[in-house]
Amino acid sequence: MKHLQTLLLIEAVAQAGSIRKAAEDMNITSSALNRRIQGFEAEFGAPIFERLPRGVRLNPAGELLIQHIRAQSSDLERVRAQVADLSGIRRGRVSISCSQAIQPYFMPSKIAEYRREHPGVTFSVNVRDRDAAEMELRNYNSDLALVFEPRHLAEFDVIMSITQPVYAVMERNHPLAAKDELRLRDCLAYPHVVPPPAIGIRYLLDLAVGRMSQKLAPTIEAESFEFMRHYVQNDQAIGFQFPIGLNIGLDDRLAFKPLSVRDISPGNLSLLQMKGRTLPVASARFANQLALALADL
Amino acid sequence: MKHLQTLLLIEAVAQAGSIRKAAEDMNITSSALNRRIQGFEAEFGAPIFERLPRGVRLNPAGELLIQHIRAQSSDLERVRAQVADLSGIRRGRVSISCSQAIQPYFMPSKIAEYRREHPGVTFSVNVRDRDAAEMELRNYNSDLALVFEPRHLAEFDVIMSITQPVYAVMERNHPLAAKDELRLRDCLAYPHVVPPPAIGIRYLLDLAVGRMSQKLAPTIEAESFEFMRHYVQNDQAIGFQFPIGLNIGLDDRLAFKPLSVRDISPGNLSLLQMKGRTLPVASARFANQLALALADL
DNA sequence: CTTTGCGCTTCTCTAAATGCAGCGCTCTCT
DNA sequence: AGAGAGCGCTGCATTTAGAGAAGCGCAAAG
Repeated sequence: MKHLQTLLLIEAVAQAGSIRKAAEDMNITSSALNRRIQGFEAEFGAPIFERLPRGVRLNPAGELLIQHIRAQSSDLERVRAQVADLSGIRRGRVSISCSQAIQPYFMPSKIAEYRREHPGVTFSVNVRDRDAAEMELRNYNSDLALVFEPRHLAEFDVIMSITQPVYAVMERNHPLAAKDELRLRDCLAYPHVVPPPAIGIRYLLDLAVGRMSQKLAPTIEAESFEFMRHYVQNDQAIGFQFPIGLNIGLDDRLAFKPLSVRDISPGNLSLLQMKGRTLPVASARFANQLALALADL
Repeated sequence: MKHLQTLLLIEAVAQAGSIRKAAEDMNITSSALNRRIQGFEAEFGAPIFERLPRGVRLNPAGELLIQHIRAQSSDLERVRAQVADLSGIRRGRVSISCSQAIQPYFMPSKIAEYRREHPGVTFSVNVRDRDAAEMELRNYNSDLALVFEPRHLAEFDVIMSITQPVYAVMERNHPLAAKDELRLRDCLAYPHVVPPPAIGIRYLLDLAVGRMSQKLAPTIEAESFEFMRHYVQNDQAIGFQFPIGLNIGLDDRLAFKPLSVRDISPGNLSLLQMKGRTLPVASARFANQLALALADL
């Protein structure tokens, strides 16, 4: 869109950290870009970049402005989607960031279900830890985020929120697999595989272990739940996961047992959007469907 | 702001109902304006105006767009105010629509109080009935609305809400002035002055009278509460007003007596803003102060 | 049946934005 | 210490996007 051109250039400069680099990215000369920025700052009434010897950086005013720019261009997208919607075409793109646990079973089935009704809608799914997911919302890179244990709830609107207990994952004939409910200390007696600290489930584990005035001594710290699933089949090890990330009852090689909520508090799974933002139709509808599905869990 | 030029022109056309008129308003030629609109429609991907023989009118897509334009330019204003704010200057303009009852005593004192701390902030106060006030919010013409009996609460964020009983207003030695609390039917036995149906207090009166399966037979229907105050001194007539619009205890010629809540439900006074909107700093602070003041009533 | 007011088009021109080359500066690396 | 690289910024020639003037066709109003 032509009228956003200058704003997009500003964003590109903020991104690139230098006018010349951004100019190259946007296929114009640095002098033209430079003067557009100066012109904008003049009519805006305040500089928005700090000039550094090696380039430029947004100053606080610029930070405020860039936020406006992102909100604004994403809102224009929303309007266009809505216009397309009222001319009968159901299309659009839903972008969502989610925790790793959501990815293998839950999200694919929900997306498939949605696309059965709205085949024109495309999706962009990113797996992010809770901090990164929130950053995506803030940047308007994602419309939605479905994450465990979000941090800065005040900055976002919570569309839906449920809790899920932590499950232990182990080989089917592991000694602990006989019990219905496990104690955390029993699990920790075996080698255990935990995700890095940025992940929600690790946060809960650290909290719980802290309360027991023990320390977590992870045999293996691994990002990938897929890795964990396979590893526990070898070493009599214990892994941890939320039930939404498990195909309970469908895996004949692994056993999934809930941990006692006395030991470890259940994880809070929240569907978030940027505070006060009006989502594009497609995203809003998908959020709605997700909220219903979560309520049924 | 240059980059909004086209958008503002579109708004002007929507306003004027014709390209030529709008062109005159904006001091350009109609041909230039015409081409800008066509250019915009082309890159937007859909027409936004219906072409009529006597001019143009927004189509549904245009309605959506104009909403975006208003939100967008008011948000840019907010950013600029915030930038000014962080360079230490407290300035800005607070625009508020309010019911008539708010205007004589409450609003002036609250504005004076606010301006004692922030002398750089200016105000724009419009008296509007509840429908018109809501329209002002929707158009982003007002940041805030303080009205009795708002209608479409779902479209707005309610910052604060209180109730106030309806008072009868009469001459000091009116027969009814002796009682502490009045019944509605007693008041209606005298000539009465009521505002037109668009006003909140009239709405409550109509409701109450409807429940009594009587009909309102207003001696005088008058917009102005000022007129009402003076009229009741002549004709042994009864007027109606909320206490926030009365200088109770300071008027030696009039008596103010509450109506029984059994007869007429108290008025709901709500401080509203457009849903999901981030207000400029000055307006947000003033809203905060108003909310506190309302809580103390 | 003329008149009026409208959106839209064509042509010409001007003012604003662009590209090019180069300046002065700071930091880095030899 | 000196050369070089990378940066923001500026003067000047050039391009281009946008503005104005005039006029066409059309439909409702008088």
